[in-house]
Amino acid sequence: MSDDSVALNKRRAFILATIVYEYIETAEPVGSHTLTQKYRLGVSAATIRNEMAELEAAGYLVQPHASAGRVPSDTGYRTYVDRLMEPVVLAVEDQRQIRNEFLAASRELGDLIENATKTLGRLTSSFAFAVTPAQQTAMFRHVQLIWFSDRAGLVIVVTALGVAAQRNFDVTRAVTADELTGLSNRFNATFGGKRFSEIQATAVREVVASCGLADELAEIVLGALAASVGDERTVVSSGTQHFLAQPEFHDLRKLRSILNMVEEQKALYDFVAEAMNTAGEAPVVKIGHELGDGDVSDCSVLAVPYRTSEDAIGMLALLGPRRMPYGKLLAILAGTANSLTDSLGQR
Amino acid sequence: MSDDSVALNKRRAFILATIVYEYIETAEPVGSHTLTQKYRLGVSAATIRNEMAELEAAGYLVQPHASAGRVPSDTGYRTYVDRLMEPVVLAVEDQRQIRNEFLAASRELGDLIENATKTLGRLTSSFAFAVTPAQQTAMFRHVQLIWFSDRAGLVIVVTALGVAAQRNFDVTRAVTADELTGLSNRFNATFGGKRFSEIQATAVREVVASCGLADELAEIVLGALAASVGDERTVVSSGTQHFLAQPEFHDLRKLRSILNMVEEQKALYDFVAEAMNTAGEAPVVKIGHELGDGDVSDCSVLAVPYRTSEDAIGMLALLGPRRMPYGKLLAILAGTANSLTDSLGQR
DNA sequence: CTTGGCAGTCTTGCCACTAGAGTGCTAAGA
DNA sequence: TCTTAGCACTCTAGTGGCAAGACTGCCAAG
Repeated sequence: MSDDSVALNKRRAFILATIVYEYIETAEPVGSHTLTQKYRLGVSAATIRNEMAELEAAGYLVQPHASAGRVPSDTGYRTYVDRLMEPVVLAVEDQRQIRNEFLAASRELGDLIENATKTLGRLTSSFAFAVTPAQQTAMFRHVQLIWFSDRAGLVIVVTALGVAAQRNFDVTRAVTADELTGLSNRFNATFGGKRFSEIQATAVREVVASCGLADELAEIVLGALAASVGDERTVVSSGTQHFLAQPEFHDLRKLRSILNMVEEQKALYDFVAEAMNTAGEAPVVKIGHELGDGDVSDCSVLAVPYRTSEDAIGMLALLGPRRMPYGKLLAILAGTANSLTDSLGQR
Repeated sequence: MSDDSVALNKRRAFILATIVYEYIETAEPVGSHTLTQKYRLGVSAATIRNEMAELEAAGYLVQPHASAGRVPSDTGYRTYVDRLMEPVVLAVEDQRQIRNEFLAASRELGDLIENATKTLGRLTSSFAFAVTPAQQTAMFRHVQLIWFSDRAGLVIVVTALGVAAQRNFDVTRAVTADELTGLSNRFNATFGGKRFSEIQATAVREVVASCGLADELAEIVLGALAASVGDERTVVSSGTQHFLAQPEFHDLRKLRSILNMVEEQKALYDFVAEAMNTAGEAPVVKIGHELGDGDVSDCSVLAVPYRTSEDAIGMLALLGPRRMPYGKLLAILAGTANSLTDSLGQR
């Protein structure tokens, strides 16, 4: 760590990159001998050994046990991703294939996101997930109170993204269908096109009062509005079975812990939450312990943002073993997110 | 199979039941010796051996290999479930615990079903899933056309179960917000409270025409109505990680095939689809090869129907290893489905 | 019909052993 | 000063043999 930039001279960097590359391919610790055999390094195995010892001392590599080859550490992967890896450019053919996946699909937000997640999982043979965009920045479009009976109904709040909230309600004072329709129309005339943040609770109560209706209806509508802007992001995921193909998850205890995390969804959301708020267009890469301690530290997460036509931001992401083909996956991920953004923009 | 009822005399039935019971508990093939030691059978191990040989010949038991104990066959489990097992009655305490799970929850259909599935998964330590009720039998409640721009909008169809369909639309002839609102009101006045089957396409077109609007709007509404009654059942599931705890799924190939099936959802739906249509209140039990060939034949499915306030039927189900505690799981499953039906009725 | 005894079979765990992969160190050469 | 060949050493993974244990099936006696 001390003389970092000095320690990582050109040759060491190349050796490190080759080790990471080879380990990603084979999942086996990489030894000096195999390295000289499979790659043109121009030096002997003994030299590689010396360099490997240096790289290990500097924290880029670790040795699972004394007579084994080397494996990249978190730092090793991080250096590889940030500085050594050459970016993969998606072939035109692959690009087109991704776009085709979006053609036949429905135009609904939820369907598009689910479709993107499935496509991504399939193309990468990895576990893929998406965090849906928050409604916060969206424009209020429409509220509709629907009459079911004298004392019960349904309230729906719509944003440009679609139905943002629906909830059944009861009232203590009887209402008619016409009263609810009238109230809905008044709301929409008053608040249509405003941002949620611009809708005052007092204004909502006034509208209800001016229609001669009980205040409880105002509370119902306010509740539904609050639910719409509430952080109602959901997580969509696909491809759990891909974990099983990875040797690092053949340990059942680990696998269980990962599956549990995936099912809870909260952890997945947390991985990308920070990135979503500070997000530029840059992909997010979290490697090993950067995700937390415990069994997740064998994993990495790649994530890129996508945008709706109203600039609401969601994240499309991959979760896999730390030993993942970062370049290729980042390319496919970015390609899919672009196509998703395009599809969402065209709606 | 020939002298079935003769072959399964009282003692043999008891021995079979005990073997099934013991195997469900231990997951180890049951031998004559362990059987006499752990249970009061009143006869010696040698006698048990003779009876076991008969039971195997009659197809109730199988032997994994020559020097191993016996394991129940599909027929063995089937006989156990249908004729030998004593039904488990849920303790009042457990009943109350299940009910409590539903108290704090939201009253929305989707939330209730998801909550029931999670609760069921947790209580049984098994994989649980639910098939949502179809809208077909539901009453049409409301249709709303929402104006986004001159040429674009959103149409929403509502049934008593909530929002049944929403889709964005474009129109070639410009419309105003008022026109869409007016049309919505006309639709609701005309069709409100009818069943979907009673709504004629020609009537929809007439309403649109009588408002002086383009026929394309009629097609849009008809499309949304069709989507609402379409067999839009979905499958909600919970507890994938419980598979990993079962020794029968420690084989990764098998596990993968099961996880894959679970993610596809279609297979889960198929397991209970038939039962859903012919359904009485009776629980459905499918054992091993009754589910199909391949890796599912190591599994069993338990399913019971639940009902909404409008008598739409969904299924609540468990999928686990064939070696599952049928009595206990059936009791918890039935209890949860009852609570779910109650909660849905009270909405 | 039941039962104890016995021979036979198959699995499982253990141990020792070997082959192989890989390392670090040293000393010689460039 | 850097590189390299050689060597001794370490650790793992795989193999074969062996003994223990768990069952069964069969037989003959009760």
